[in-house]
Amino acid sequence: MTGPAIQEPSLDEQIAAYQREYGDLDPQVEKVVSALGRLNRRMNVGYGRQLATLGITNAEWEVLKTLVLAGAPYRMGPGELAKRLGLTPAAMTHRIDRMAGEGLVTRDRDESNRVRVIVELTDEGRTKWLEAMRMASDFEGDLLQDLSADERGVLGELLIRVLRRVEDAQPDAGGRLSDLD
Amino acid sequence: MTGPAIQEPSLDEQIAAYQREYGDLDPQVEKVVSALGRLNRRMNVGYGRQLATLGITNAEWEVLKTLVLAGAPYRMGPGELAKRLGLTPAAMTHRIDRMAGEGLVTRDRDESNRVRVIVELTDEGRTKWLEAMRMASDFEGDLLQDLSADERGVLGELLIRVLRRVEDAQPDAGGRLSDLD
DNA sequence: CCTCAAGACTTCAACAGTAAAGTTCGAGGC
DNA sequence: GCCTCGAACTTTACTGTTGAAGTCTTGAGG
Repeated sequence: MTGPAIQEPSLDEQIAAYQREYGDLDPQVEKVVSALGRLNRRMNVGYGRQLATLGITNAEWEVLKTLVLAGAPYRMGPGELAKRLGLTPAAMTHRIDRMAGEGLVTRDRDESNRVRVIVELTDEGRTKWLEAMRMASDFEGDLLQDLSADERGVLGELLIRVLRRVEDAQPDAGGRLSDLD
Repeated sequence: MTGPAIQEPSLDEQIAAYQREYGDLDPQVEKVVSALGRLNRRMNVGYGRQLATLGITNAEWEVLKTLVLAGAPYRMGPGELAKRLGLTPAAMTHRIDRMAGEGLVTRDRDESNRVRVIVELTDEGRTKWLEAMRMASDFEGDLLQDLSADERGVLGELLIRVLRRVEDAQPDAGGRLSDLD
């Protein structure tokens, strides 16, 4: 699970190199974009490590989160889950297989409409979610430790403004997670 | 390449749902973290779409960028490339196979030390990189359109401060990209 | 009823990635 | 000068995902 170290130049070196190779670059924009990318990567590494101590993967956590967000009784069809996570239904089938095998969810046909399937969080799944949530909160709080409350607020607002712009341009967010690496 | 639409609740709805299910949540922290995650996802979707018009994938673009950043004559061994991209050498072998087949890079044994392999950007590869770079710059500039120069600066600085904190905690960034979805 | 189109998964084949074993070459001991 | 060790890939087996084809159920017409 844990892998080889990633070695990359410092952010400043990287931006300097881009300017050397591509004169038109706006360093201010590049700074924001590169920092965003790296930060996200590091965060995901952090989540992955913590989740591993609970014996679950990032992928499984995504499913747990989605089911919990739906609210009690924490049920959803595979198709709906796939849409929210940006996966194909085929991938969802396999992921649910695994998670059902691990006891995190159950998978049953809907008796009132036997075409549908209902995935439901088990107590164990909910417990895992809660443990993961606590870890994630601690990690996230720690992440923003160096920022004052005001700065956190500003950061959040700026990010949301940028986010709104992309979401308007990409109303559907077509494409899957795998396009994202 | 383009896939199913991703459907997720609005950020505010999502945060409200988390607070309902997990009382201890700090909404300010969650706002920053969720916005970061979503923004990164949307950006990668955006890159993926633009790159697709050039006939290259996000994965291939990463390799092109890394070779260009190395500077002329744009050469690097597969092992070094793997380290910078956070992939296993095995994955790099395969990726280079494809890219060599498409004419984006060449792969040759180093005649002075025949254990080593040299991957070198072709002219076509460099051209693709340049085209991709132009598209990326446009996209990134557009992304930050709604922010003033001052705001962009603030955003960059705040992100870098957070990034520094994670990088100190994770000096090596152990783990690979695939932990990241 | 009967059929049959549409919807909701599931199955299948191919592909990209990881981990671990295998290969090849270069450098030191003896 | 051989032998072994280590470094740098490559190969192999397996996992997870995609896209396309297949299965099963429901519901609307005839």
